[in-house]
Amino acid sequence: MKWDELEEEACSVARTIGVIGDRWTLLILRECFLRTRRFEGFQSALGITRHLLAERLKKLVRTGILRRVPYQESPKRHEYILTQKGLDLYPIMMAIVHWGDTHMVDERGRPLLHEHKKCGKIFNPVMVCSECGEPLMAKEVTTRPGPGARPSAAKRTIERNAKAASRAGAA
Amino acid sequence: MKWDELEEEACSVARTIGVIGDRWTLLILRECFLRTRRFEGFQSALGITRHLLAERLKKLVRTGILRRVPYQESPKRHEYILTQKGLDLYPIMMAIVHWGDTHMVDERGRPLLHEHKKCGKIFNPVMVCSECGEPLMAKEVTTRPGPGARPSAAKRTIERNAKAASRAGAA
DNA sequence: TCCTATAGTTCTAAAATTGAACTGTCAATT
DNA sequence: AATTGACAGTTCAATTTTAGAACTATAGGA
Repeated sequence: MKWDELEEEACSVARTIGVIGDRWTLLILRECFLRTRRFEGFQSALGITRHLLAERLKKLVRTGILRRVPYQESPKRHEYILTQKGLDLYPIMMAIVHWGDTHMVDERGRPLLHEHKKCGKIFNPVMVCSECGEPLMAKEVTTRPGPGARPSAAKRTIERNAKAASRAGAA
Repeated sequence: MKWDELEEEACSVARTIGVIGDRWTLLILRECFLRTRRFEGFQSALGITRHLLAERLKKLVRTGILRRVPYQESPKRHEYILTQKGLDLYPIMMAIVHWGDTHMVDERGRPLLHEHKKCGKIFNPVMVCSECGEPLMAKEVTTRPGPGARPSAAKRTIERNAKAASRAGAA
């Protein structure tokens, strides 16, 4: 599988990773959620090379995650703003933050706290089932092919593992 | 910022990305959640080079996300199983899947559906506030330094942006 | 004895990333 | 009028990573 093919895979993980699945892109997006909007801002916050930053920003604009908005004429300058599609990445960011808070903190504790304006409290993000509201656990979820399923890496995987399981069960 | 430094940043996003933030690692983890456990399974499902696969699996074991468990003697063979730390990545995976389902599907629809065993329904994952249970939106959250805060990329970012905002407000 | 399955390791070529310097526009300063 | 500084990039050589393919090793079975 090559990287250009990723976005065509019949797998939402693969497609998403094709767009945001590299380290600099994720860090750039972190900065976006921390309200950074300008080239120099990203560059100095991250220490990313200008070359790569320019490239990544272009890709994020091309994929509709950021919008390039002029903020002054002469010289023309632009800011990079999250679109709705970009804002929708928030749960991914928060899930990443929360895992880091849980498993990667040192003795000093978590570096950043999050306050929910609505309820005024410091919170953790919790992922729940849209239907019953219960917190989701990997073991309580099964997958099945959806309408867009077709022989893909993911589907082949499921079939192979099902087969292996039934062999193991029969033996 | 170099990659080895990422895990020392005072930012849970950076630390997490230091461990799981590359494309192959994320795809390997997808496979783990689809019940793949063996070297050949990962390799044939992903088309990753054996070289890189070996390296990534080693890193995932080293960071405590996978456990290398023997499943037969002579020749000694091992399976790679998610630890609890690894299972805790589930919300990240589901958030990624859900974003892909929302923004990257083609006309065929989503490739994979998820059923919650507890309630028996096909669901979407929703990220909510641990305190009030309301769905989280980026605009309804503010950040503040936690006990582990120190001058880091993320903190510098917040300060710089706050300053920029107050300048803009004053002008 | 040869073939297959499994889990890697080794090697070279190709691609991506780094680091540093350079370009261009305009405003403000000297 | 020339110089400096801020901003947003672009260019290029050197280094690092990744891809692709072949090779190693152990053991069971034909």
